[in-house]
Amino acid sequence: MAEKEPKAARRGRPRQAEVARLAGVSQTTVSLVLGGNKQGIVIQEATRERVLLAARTLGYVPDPAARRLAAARNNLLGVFSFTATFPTAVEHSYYRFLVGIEQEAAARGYDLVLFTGSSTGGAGAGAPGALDRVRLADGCLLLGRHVPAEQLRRLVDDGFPLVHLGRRDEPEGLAWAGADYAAASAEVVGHLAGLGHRRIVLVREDDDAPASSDRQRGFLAGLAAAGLPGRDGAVVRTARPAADITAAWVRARHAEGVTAFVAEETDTGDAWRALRAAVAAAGLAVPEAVSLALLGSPPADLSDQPVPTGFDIPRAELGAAAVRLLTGLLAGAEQRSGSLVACTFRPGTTAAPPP
Amino acid sequence: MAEKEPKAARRGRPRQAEVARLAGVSQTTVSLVLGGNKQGIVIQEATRERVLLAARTLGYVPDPAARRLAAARNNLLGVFSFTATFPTAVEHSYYRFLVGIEQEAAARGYDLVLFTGSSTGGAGAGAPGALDRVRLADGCLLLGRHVPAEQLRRLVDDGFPLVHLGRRDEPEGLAWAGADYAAASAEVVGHLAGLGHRRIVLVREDDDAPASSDRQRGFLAGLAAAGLPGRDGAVVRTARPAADITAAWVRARHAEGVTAFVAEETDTGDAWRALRAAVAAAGLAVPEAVSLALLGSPPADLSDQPVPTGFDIPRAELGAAAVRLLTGLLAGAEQRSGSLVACTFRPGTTAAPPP
DNA sequence: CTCGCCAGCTAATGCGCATTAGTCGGGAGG
DNA sequence: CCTCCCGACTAATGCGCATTAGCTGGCGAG
Repeated sequence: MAEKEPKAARRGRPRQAEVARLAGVSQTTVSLVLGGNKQGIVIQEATRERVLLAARTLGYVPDPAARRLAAARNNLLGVFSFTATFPTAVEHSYYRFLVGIEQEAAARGYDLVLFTGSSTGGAGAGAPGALDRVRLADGCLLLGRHVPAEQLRRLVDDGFPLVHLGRRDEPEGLAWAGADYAAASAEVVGHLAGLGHRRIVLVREDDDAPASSDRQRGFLAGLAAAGLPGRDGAVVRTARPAADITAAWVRARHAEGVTAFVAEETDTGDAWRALRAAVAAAGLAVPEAVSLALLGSPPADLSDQPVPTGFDIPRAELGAAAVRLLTGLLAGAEQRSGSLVACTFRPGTTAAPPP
Repeated sequence: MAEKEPKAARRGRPRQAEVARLAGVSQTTVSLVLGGNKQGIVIQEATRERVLLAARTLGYVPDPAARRLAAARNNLLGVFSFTATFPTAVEHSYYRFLVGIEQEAAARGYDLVLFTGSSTGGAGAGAPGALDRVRLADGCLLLGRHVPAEQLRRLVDDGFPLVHLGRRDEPEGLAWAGADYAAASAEVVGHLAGLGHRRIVLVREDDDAPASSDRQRGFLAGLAAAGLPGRDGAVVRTARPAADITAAWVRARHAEGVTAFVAEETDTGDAWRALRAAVAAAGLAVPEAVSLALLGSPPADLSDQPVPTGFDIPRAELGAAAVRLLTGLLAGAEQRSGSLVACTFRPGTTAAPPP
């Protein structure tokens, strides 16, 4: 029955011209009826109905590429990640983001394009020009840290609507939606201070991402707000937590009067891991002898352990916020640099009044 | 309204025409040099160099939309699910499918469009015509059971490339990739028989999906292969497992000589849940007194329980297989009705020789 | 010295759609 | 009765690129 067409993708796909023929009108009219018709051209109701019916009959759907080329909208939001969007590890954080992204996008009538495929021929997301594919969508969400800066700047300069998940300063003018780590960190410190802790130490990894420095800033602000001095050694920075955060180190700090330790959350969770291990090795009971807190969520493999005092990043909400920001940009809103979402305090069981 | 700036996205982006002018050649030549030039047209090396230089100088980047328009394909695979693609429950089975789908799609140079049910203006995936939106992609993967049959048939009839995840007979000509439940179920029965069980009962829910009947078919085939009679009552079908599968029922079966119970896996996992509860309430030890097996994976909330004997569905592999099938169709391959992926036997700890 | 041929290009066309200039028939105004 | 305008469309154009027909100039064969 069906002849073999050369272009498989086009086989049964109706165009506006076919809808037009069926409705007995011109292609222009079809475009006017089905597209926005922002020109305010008047079309008779009966004609309108005929076109609508014909479109429905044929199952017409606009071609996103043609639409974009003609400088219109697609109702398509891109999601570009610099690693696999669906990693094998189920608990990977991207998933939670996507939950929020999808919900918010759906609510606003957008579909999602996952730019995961290497249209560049299997070279992956890192390939030069890989980022340019997103131009097919109306705008794009960016996930992950290791963004090809050059390509990104180019998109930003061209005015392509882009929103990064996570605070990001680097390409000037890039919008972002991030979690308010500073406020959340300060709150955790405030909680510890409220319990009676006077000397608190933050262990952070050797990472200069905004996420890390925001936590440190919040930590120090929290100390100040509680009237505690931000003395030397209040922040410990290490590139190799496992090696540097030892039982001996913990004992020494404890002897100095430190009664609470705080770790930052990172991709690996190494700071928290090392801190827990060291305190345990030092024979100090948690939370009786010392209190611990984690500025973020514990790694998945530690989920069966006692719940750490700290805060949770509302990933889904963050994804939704990013979508709102992006759709705002699409609607022509002013380019606000970023938007912060509050984290929620998690009481946990690793903090108690000092002995 | 006042005139709007000529689309911000286009502002400074050079086109092939500009590269051509700078290089002193025609746009065609630029396309030939920068594009694939699959026509084998010969271009002098010097000209080539000039074009390349000019392109680099201007920072030329091809417009994906134009490229796709001209090529009449979008390099886009749709994923349509009849429920939210990202349910809040992390352990939802779709996620695993997506892992495989994404990987395979990426490897083949396709991006993914998630038809999350928007497009129709928030009406959701159930809205009439919602399915039509997938025509935007080159082809589409279908997830979930409750497919609007009418719309589906139309797409199939139009020759739109579609692959359903899970065996599916209904619209003739619809391709699918499914797990081989029959073989896996037979293998589980064989395992039980091998342990010495002579009377085995299958508890299934009241569902006429192929997934259910395949399991039953495999179960019966397994019995036959082991030389066991498929007597009456070997298969119990219930719409309300919690109410029908009681301790009394289990005791009665046990008294009749039944030493092994098998449950099918469903969305809710109710059959398995009821079976476990009933056996426990009957005071029968597992696997000492009776053996249990599950034709599939346990629900996520039971993941800390003893591992059920049964089989695992290779979801990621299934997703990948579906993508392979779909890309095959796009490449013009013959429409094979379906492809089966083998499940892997899971020994578990709920089956042992009968007392 | 033609003719044919081929290497090396270019002009023209079309993809599917949005948009911008019309076109056309018929009342209102003069 | 003729003009003008207006409502309701349609023809034509272009987006940026790929592709397909040319076109041209030189050179070996006849």
